[in-house]
Amino acid sequence: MSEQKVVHETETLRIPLQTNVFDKYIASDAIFKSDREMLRPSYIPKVLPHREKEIDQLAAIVSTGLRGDRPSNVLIFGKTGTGKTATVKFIANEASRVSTASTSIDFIYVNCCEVDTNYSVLQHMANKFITNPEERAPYNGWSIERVLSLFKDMVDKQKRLLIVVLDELDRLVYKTGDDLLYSLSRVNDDLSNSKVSIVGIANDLKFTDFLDARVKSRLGEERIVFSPYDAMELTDILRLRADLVFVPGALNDDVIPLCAAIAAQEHGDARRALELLRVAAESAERDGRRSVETGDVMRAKNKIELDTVTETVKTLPSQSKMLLLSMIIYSEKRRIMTTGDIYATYHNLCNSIGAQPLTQRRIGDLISELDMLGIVRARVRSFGRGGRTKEIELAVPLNETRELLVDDELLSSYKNARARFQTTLI
DNA sequence: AGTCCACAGGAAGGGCAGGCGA
DNA sequence: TCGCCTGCCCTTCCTGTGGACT
Repeated sequence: MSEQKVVHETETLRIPLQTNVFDKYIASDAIFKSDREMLRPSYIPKVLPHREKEIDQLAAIVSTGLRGDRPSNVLIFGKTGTGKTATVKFIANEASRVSTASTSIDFIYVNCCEVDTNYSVLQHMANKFITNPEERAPYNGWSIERVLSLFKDMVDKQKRLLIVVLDELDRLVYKTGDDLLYSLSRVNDDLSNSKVSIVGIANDLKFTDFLDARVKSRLGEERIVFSPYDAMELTDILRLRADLVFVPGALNDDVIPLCAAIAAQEHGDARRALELLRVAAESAERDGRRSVETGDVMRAKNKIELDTVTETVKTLPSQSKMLLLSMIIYSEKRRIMTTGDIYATYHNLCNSIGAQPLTQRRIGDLISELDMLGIVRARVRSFGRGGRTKEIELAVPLNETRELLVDDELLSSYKNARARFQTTLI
């Protein structure tokens, strides 16, 4: 009987001719006509619209190097996605095009978000010139002076002009102080054959307040400020990029203005605008449609926001995850909480799952870190005799974040302890 | 004007990990 | 193996703070 049924089902199943699950995605070229990598921030276009003035300023400074002199050190300021890095990389490309054997400039690019200690920045820079693995500076174990000395030796051997680009420099200064900048600003004193200039890129204009006066004057010989793009400028940037990447007619007329408007509201971030456009187009492509609509942009906006939260929360250290879970638990009682409220809840949570709690001092720092990451909004407030504390509010979707945390291996025991814990909370 | 509260946040230092050279 | 290096996470101790209360 069962055998007959199997035969019957097999006969009624209409097996498609398609031979591979990827076929329909690979075959589809209704939207993208070329490499979608052109919509990523890492792509440096041949033209940078609305940055002509800044390009000209930087070119004038760098051109000194092409005449054999050391260019001035430069500090570049501007918010995320205002084209700072793209402009510097664009200038580096242009400089290499016009370089000759006698007048060439080497650029070393260091992202101080990825390479975020004084030691690792120097190690990264020194190793750029070393091909033999045995001669390279190790990831740690050497004194900073030794790595600096290796860097100077290697640079001097090159007998050329070097421009060190330190991207996200403000983060490095906030984290480790200005010792590295002090050393780098004096590096030319010890070089006889080569010259070094520094280009610092920062989001925060105020970071120079944290610099020693000598470092500040040496480093900030020239300053360039990148203002945020407005919606019209973002529209131009997107149109230019869209012409390269999309099939004509693949974008609804309102798509680019909408992406530009959303990004303009968020401090004129061109990266954000490009990401919105790319994610919206990929969403339409996955649905098998031939055009991108405004609905795709709104879906892309929500997806990017949720993805960002998910990625940030997933990569938090375990104690920060417990702290965040404590905030979520407490916020079921009250939306706005204080450091004291959260610490009491966190302490109970630790006890209920058998974890060792940190001190309140440390938790204060972790709350500040969550604030920096945009997971919570915190502000210091005084309640008079009620004391001075931080008022904290969650800035992430509650339910989604709770699910992420409870699914975490480290907090899985919370599921079992939850009932027990909630009675102690009351 | 002085007191009080509930922290904020700086400074110093301990402990540990990972790596190197002697 | 030992001493030294850096980086990281954390604690302890301390002073500072703003506004309500006395």
